[in-house]
Amino acid sequence: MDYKQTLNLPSTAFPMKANLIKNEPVILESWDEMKVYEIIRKSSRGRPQYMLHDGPPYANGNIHMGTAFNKILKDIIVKSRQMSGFDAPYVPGWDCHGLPIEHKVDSELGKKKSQMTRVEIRRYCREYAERFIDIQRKEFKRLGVLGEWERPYLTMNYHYEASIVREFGKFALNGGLMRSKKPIYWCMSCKTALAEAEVEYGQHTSPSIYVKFPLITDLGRLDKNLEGRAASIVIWTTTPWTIPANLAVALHPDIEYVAAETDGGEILILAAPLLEQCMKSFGIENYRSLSVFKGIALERFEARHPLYDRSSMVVLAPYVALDTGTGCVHTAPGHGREDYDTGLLYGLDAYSPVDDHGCFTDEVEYFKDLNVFEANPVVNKKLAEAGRLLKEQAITHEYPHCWRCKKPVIFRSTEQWFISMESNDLRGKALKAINEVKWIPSWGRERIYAMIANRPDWCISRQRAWGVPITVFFCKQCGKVVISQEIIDHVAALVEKEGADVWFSLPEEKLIPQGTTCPSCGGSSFIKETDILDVWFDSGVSYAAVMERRDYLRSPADLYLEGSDQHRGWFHSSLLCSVGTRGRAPYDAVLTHGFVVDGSGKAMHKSAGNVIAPEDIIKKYGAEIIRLWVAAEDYRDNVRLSEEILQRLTEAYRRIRNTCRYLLGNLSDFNPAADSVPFRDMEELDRWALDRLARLNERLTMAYDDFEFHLVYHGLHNFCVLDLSSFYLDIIKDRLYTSPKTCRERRSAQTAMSIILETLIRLMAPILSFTAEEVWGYMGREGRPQSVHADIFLPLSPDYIDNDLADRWDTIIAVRKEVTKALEISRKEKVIGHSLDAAVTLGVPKEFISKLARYKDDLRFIFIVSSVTLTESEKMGSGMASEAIPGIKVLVEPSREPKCDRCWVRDPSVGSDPGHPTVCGRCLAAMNEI
RNA sequence: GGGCCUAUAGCUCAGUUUCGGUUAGAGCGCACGCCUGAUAAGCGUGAGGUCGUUGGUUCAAUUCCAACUAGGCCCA
Repeated sequence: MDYKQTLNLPSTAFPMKANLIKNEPVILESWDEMKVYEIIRKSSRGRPQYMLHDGPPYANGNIHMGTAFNKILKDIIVKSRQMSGFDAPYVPGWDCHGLPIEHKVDSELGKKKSQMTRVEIRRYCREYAERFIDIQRKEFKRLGVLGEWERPYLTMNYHYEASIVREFGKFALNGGLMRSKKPIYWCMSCKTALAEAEVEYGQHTSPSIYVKFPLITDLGRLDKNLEGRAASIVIWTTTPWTIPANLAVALHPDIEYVAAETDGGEILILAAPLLEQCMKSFGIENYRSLSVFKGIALERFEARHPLYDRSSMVVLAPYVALDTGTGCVHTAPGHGREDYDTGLLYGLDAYSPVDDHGCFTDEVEYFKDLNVFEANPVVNKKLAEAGRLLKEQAITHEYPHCWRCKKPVIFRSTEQWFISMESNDLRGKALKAINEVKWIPSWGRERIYAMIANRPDWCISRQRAWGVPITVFFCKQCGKVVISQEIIDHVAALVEKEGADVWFSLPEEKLIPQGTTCPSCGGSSFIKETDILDVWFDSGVSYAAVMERRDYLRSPADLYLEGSDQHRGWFHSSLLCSVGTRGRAPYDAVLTHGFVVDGSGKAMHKSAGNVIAPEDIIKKYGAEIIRLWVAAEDYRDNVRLSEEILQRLTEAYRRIRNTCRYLLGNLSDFNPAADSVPFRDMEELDRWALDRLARLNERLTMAYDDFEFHLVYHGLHNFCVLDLSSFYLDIIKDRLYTSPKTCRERRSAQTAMSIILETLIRLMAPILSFTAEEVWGYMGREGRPQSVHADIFLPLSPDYIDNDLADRWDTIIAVRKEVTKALEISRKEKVIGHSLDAAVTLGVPKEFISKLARYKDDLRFIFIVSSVTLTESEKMGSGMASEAIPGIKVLVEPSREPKCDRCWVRDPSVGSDPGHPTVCGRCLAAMNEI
């Protein structure tokens, strides 16, 4: 007889092979059909809210592993908070304005752009952004991220743009807004400002010069011997045309400078380490070093401008280096980025007497109307005439060029709008606000704190087309800035209706409320500002445009979550916007994650050829594996990604999946409502399983609370492998398969398995969202929400946790480990094959016996052997002495009993019924009950 | 060059952080074996670590301190 037919073997249609690549789209479709996000919203209405505010990715290009990681991390948080009992809406967003898009559109339009109006260009940019929002939305949804995808927030939405205008208006009206000069890249051929990204570096030949700046301040202050002596600081520059704008000479505070006397009695000052090579290059053979001093000693000394009757201040700057020049750096704050920064520190003007065409303005003596590059030789000639030129030498070096016309560009200051860090004490308030925020990990605080503490005023002006205009007017008559609440309200209302394009399409008289007059001169015609806002301002006010404006959201948010680069980016701009207008941070907590790097910890770069695209992983492994990866990695550090890591994760995934499948298979004939065994009537081993489960549940929900998802992953995996597969499930197989279907012992195991599956599936849902949903579909419909994601983590009875029971089983498990070791030795010696071939004699110390005696009859099941004889180890002659537990001895012998054909246990009762000569007594009884 | 951070087995992570203290843990992978009633599954045993390097503090450091190296982000 084939007794296999009489067993209760697992049975389920749930496939062992996930086939994620095919199945995920099916599940995604079902989510779309059932409108799962809406179900979740409805199911949690009225619960306490949890607000994760999405930082908007830039609507450009396809998503990469970094964006995927970020979005999945957010999704895990939203889903787990949701399942922890919160109402956690998720509104994804996109950052739509800005240079990168305009840049791409520029390339696509080519020459056409120059004949197009700003409004036309903006229309192209908008279409471009829309295109990529659609692409990215599909990609994000494919990852299993649930959210309000049909109504995301876009920084180019009209009402969002209107919010930007209003928030900008707050700064304009509260005194936070300032106008001052700052150097920018300028292409005089295209007559346009260029962003850093639009500048290409290439070779360029410049007439470099060494120039003397006579000191006004007496050197006697440093060295008595030099009192009354005439001396000059020697500078070196590759841009002679910036000499007219010179306001300072920068020295390094720690470098040693030397005052050297030449035969002519002239004293030259330059960096000591460069003295010899410089003198040689000047053709000065005889010189004497008179005095040496650190740069810091000369701070704020006055020198005379080499051409004009004005002074040039000696300043200190950390970037002064000794690789070229003299160690004394010509500083024109209007014509260089570093010069400007240094100028700010010393209160120097960003003097830049050069017009849009790159020609000197009228105020520049000797050179007015000259183009700056043409002016170079003229300046040099003039310097020579003035006796200030030490040497001239053409050099070829890297120089910035315009990406469009390829001509060399210049640095030139123009009037820009700034948000002041000092007025209204924005800096101080922001620093205070930082301390009110929880930074995860905690070092995030140091990082942003230092940045805010040291940053200059925020330049919010961009000379660009694709963005939100700086909605300020100038009086045509007196040139003063005109701005008021009425004007802001008026413009914001227009933008709300027609988009920010109105600023560019409508003339001033339509943009400004009728009857507006200039408060200074009473004039009534105005000119609009044409600069647009830095895009960081756009996304920086998202708390106002989104969280405050949608009635189901609120600000401040509970959490902002982005990569660690956003300390300088979105965390930063959001903080300044919110503190400047609300007096507090827009978030209660900020979580940052590291960057995706390759298997060896190196950054992913196209040029390095180590980039892995989400799409490729989805095609090869499925999005679920990406999700598992996101959970498994500790995001506080960089997150590594490699084929090996994906392989490992796939193995782990299979293990978890198969455990679910096995549980499902063994529950096929189990109806929890009708068949469950009351907890107190359950087998002790089953209660042990629930004890382990309850501890796991507690640990993992806590890990979710603390955003420690890698602990969830490891916890789940270890539970499936160790507690379930290799121990609990292995042991209860016998009971499940051979007992009568409905007997208490079997139902007891099924009760435990049912609770385990219900718990596991919820615990895994935020991470393994597809698989949890798939299993969910196999678990009977009644009393369940349509989707696992609309459910909550299973609260388990506190009764499940039983410390005494856990202790007892710790002992059993330790002993079992020794028994399996002994079994393995016997297997190696070919004494046994299957463990059921074995008859085990277990020797334990006398005091141990009492601990195990109550399990005497269970041990053979626990060890999965045919028989166990418990005795005192002192009485045993042979057997393996345990190393781990002193006093334990295990003797493995082949069982001499016949093997039951049904349960495979070797037992003396086999053959007691002539009708079933190959079956044991236990199985006979079971079969009779069926 | 500056700021912040990271560095435990081939891979992913525990632990040591508020007491520094005997042979540093887990899973995966690998090797070998068992099973064939979870079967493109399951079980067992085993081999893998100078806890990045070098100094210092200490009776004692993977754990505290410093420097260095490698890597990351942000600045310059």
